[in-house]
Amino acid sequence: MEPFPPPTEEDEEDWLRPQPGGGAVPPAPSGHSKSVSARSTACRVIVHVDLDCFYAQVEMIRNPELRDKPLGVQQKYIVVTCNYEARKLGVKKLMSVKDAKEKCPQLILVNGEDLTPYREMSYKVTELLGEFCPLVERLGFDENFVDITEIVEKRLNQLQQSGCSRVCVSGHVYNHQAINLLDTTHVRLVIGSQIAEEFREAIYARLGLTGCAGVASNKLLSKLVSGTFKPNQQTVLLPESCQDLIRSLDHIQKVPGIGYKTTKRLETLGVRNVCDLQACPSAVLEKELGVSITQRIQKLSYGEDDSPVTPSGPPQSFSDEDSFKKCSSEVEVKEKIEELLPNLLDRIYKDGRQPHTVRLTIRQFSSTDKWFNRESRQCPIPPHLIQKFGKESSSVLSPMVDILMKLFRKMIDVHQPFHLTLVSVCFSNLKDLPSSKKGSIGFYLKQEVEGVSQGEGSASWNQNCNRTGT
DNA sequence: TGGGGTTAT
DNA sequence: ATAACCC
Repeated sequence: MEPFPPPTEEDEEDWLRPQPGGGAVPPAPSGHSKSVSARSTACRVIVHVDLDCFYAQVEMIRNPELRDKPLGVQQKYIVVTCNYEARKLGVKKLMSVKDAKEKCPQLILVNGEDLTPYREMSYKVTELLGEFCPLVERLGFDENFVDITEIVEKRLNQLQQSGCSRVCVSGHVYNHQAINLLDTTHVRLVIGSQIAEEFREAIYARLGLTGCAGVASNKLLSKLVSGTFKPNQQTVLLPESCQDLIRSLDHIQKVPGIGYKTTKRLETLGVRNVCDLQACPSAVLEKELGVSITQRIQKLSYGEDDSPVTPSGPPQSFSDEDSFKKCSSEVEVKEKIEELLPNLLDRIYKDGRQPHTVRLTIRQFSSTDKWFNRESRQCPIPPHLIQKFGKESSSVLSPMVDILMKLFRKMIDVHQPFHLTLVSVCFSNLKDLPSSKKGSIGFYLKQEVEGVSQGEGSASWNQNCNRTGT
């Protein structure tokens, strides 16, 4: 057996050969980080990391006694998620508490309406991934995409230089497809699987969380493949199995990016599964959905997705909401707002940025179509109030309640009867503190440590700059 | 169904 | 401001 693959037509497949110049270890090529763009055939390598039943895991860490018992996390009368002990006994995500208790009388429930512990742990995961690589995009609290193309290229170069001809896959290969080490795309994805394993090991070692990972050449496929082996496992997709994966989806709504509304409209056209969507003439789709959506979803139906992994950075908004059976007077609304605000103001204070917009959202009762009748009103926050966000005062509280009540009266005629089932407050349009007067002493200390190259708060959000304990 | 988030129009 | 999408 030859130690190195034979030459082939494509020079991309020469990667395993020793570099000209023999066994001496050459210095890293000066442009090594640019080698990706230099090679047109190099594929992106994307990892999708998906934590197992995230809220339940966080609760089990908070209270280890729950570890080996069936556990559900409850919000209002819904079990929003549960651990695998509970799943074995028939409990499903988003099951009503009533059904869950019927299925599983021993089920232990913890209230998960306050998302603070989950949010905190969620950002720890994103920050941990950010230590490996700057391109980390959050999706909800429990999923992250990481574009590891550059890391893969570096390791590929290292392998070339060491003359190593073998790489081993970590975890599953979708469809049990055979790996061809002469195919540089295969090799890149295999290296990606090793990095994904390192991600999961780090998340477990440092945070005690388990999860799945999917490795593929784009976000869509990495997400689809990450769910193929389910708790605490990982899977890599090789390009030849792409069609099998995407066609294994029985309904188009399983395609991320095709949601409820689009699915309904596609059903109108008789398009029910991925194959239908692939086969449907573009002109037919365009008439129903427009050209933009058509082009995007038809590419998705082939497993194509060129959307970049966009670093999420710090949150774009902070919101807090509460749902309830009934709220029908102005004073009740005010009470709800006063309940929501302190928590929100505290989160904003800890973030350190100042919001410039505030929004009030309500949901009015309606027996049919229970959850899409939300309305909102937003307005700029008056400059004198914005200033006060920088300091720890609660002097913002009552003026802010007044603003929110004005927004409320823009939506609801308080002289007519009304029936709300949800109130939500959202602060957005967050801006960094003006550089002229960045108050706290902690800020200056951190500035010195971070040096000059960080800019202001955009790249340094994950490096310790939250003012939790000043 | 909850209690969050994002981007596009 | 809403509508769509994601979890």
